[in-house]
Amino acid sequence: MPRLADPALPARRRGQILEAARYCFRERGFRHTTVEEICAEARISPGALYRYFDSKTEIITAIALDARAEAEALLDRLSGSDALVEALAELAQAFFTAFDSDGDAALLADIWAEACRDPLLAQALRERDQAALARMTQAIERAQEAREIYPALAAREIAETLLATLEGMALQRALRRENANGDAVRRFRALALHLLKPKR
Amino acid sequence: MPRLADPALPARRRGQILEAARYCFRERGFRHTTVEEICAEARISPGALYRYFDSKTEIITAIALDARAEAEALLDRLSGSDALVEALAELAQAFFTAFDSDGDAALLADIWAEACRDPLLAQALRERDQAALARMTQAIERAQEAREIYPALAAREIAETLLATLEGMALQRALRRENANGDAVRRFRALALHLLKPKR
DNA sequence: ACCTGAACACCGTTCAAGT
DNA sequence: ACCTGAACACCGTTCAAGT
Repeated sequence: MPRLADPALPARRRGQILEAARYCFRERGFRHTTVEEICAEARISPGALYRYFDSKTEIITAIALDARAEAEALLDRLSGSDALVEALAELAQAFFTAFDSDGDAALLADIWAEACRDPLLAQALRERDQAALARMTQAIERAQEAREIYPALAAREIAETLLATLEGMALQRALRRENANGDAVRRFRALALHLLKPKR
Repeated sequence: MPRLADPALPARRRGQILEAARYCFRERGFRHTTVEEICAEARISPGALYRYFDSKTEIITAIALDARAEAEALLDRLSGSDALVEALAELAQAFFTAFDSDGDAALLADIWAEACRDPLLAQALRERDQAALARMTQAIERAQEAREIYPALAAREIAETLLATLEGMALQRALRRENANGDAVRRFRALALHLLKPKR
C-alpha cells in the first residue's frame, strides 16, 4: 500500500472534469447543462466530482477564467508588431476564430451573464480585463511615440473603445450564428484605422 | 353567474406575472430566480402562473423581447435630428441610463446568453436587431446626403459598428458596475465623430 | 372559470458503504 | 485514499380538488 497516493491525480481529475464541463457548456450553456451530464462526459460519479469541485458554480467559474485567459493571450501579437492597425486586424481575426464555431461564442455570452451575478467571478474578470486594457494601451502609446499614428485621442480611451467593440461584435456574431468572419474583421480594421489615424 | 369572465383578466395576470418576474430577474438573474419567487412576488400560486405561461423559459422570452423593444425604441431620437453626432451621443446616454442601475445591465447579459441557446428567441431578437440597424443606417444615409458628414464608409457598416460598440460598452459597464455614464458617452461620441467625419 | 397547494419528476449535493 | 450510487433537499411543472 503506497503511503502517498499519486500526487498528480487531483490535477488530472480536475482537468478531466473541466474538459467534460467545457464540452457540455459549449453545447448547451450553463443553465441547461446538468452535473449528471458532466459526470457522464467525464466518466466519473457525482460523488467523485464533488471531491474536486465544491459546486457547479465553481466549475463554471473555472471555465470562465480559462476562456478569458485564452482571449487575453491573443493580445501577445500586439507587442512585437510595428504595424499597429494590421496587428489589430489580426487580433480581431484570431479572436473571432477562437470564439467562432457555434458554441464558443455562446459561451462568451454565458460568461458575461454569470460574471454579472457572481461578485467573485466579476472581480477576477475585471482584473483580467484591466490587464488586457493595459497591454493594448501600451501598444497604442508605443505607436503614437513612434509617430506611426497621431495622438488625437488618449491611448487608453482608444483601447477601451476597441475592446468594447471587439466584445460587442463577438456577441452580434453569436446571435447571428455567423461563421465566416471576414466582414467583422474588415469593419474592426476600419474602426481602428479611423480611431488611430484621424488624418488631422 | 357571469356567462363570460372578465376578458381583461388574462392580460392583467400576464402583466402582473411579468412585472414580478422582471423584478426577480433583475435582482438575481434568470439562472438563480425561482418560479416560486416569482409567484411570491406576483402574489399568485404556481398553478395559476402556469395557466398564463407554459414555462419559466416562456417568461424569460417575454421579458427579453420586452427589454430589447425598449432599447430599440430609443432609436426614435435619431429620426428627427439633423445633428447626427449629437443625436448619437444622446442615444448612448439614454441607452446607458436605461440599462444602468445595477440589475438592468446584468439583465442585458442574461438576455444575450439566453438568446444564444434558444433559437426562437434568437430569431426574434435578430429581427429586432435588423430593424434597429435599418433605422440607424437610414439616419446616417440622410446625414450623408445632406453633406452633414462625408460618405467615407458605407452607412450600414458604420451603423453595425456603432451598435456593436454600444452593446459592448453596456456589458463592460455591467461588469465594472459603473453607475456614472459620462465616460462611456464621451467615448462613444468620439467614436461616432471619427467614423462619421473622417476629415478627408 | 379560475385558483390553490399538495404531489411528481428531475437536478444539485451529500454521505454511508465499498475497495 | 479514492470512489460509487443511493438518498436528500429543492425547483419546475402538473393536477385533483375547491370556489
